[in-house]
Amino acid sequence: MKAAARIFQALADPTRRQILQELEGGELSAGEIVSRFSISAPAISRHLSILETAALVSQRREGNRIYYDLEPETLAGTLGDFLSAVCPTQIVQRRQIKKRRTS
Amino acid sequence: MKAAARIFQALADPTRRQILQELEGGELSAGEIVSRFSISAPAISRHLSILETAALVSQRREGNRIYYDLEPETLAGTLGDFLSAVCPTQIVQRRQIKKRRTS
DNA sequence: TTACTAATTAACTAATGTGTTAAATTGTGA
DNA sequence: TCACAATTTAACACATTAGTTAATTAGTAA
Repeated sequence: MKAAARIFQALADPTRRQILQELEGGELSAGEIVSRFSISAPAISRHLSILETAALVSQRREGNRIYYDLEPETLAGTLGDFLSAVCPTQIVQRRQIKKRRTS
Repeated sequence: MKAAARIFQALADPTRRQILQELEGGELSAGEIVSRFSISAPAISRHLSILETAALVSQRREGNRIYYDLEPETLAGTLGDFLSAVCPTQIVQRRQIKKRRTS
């Protein structure tokens, strides 16, 4: 499946869109994400797997926990490309922000 | 269902995304759209109905034909809002283009 | 009215998606 | 090793989706 197709399909589910919004504040473990929703851990796990396959989030294991982090460039890139293709008159301009130095 | 949910769900299907791209060049009748795909007219008709319910396209009847036109503001508005909510660091700026006078 | 064209709606099938509970995996620490 | 915690995978049920063909609606024109 094409990358854009995976991404749009991932964005079709409201729970997955909400997960992305929760991650806007920074990375969260799978369990922390589960605690913010009222569905089971396996259901969330599958949503996370779909988001990861679409490269909308990335995974990092730390001991027992698996932390998920947003990949904002995937989202902004795909939506921006689609907007450019479908409504080039409504120009979408993406401003790249300097990465904050970590540590 | 919420407007954004309808829109993201509409965008999940590759045929519907392609229809939006075909409409980028200007309005088309249902039949003209059908001729650009290899699926049946009823299938296209249903896709158009979903796009219209999501306000991504508008309908106009002219005699026998029904013409469909893109509603670019719905698309740009929804995707822009979502990007702002999920990756506010990647600022998305929408530049409104003056409408061309018709006739 | 009748015939014709454009398009939609109806009825159905096959595939996909999303949730559940139970079982398996992976890592930590006594 | 054993027990425990965090998470994923497996197996299943149910709802939704997207396609098909057949039937219906709506408009044009003889």
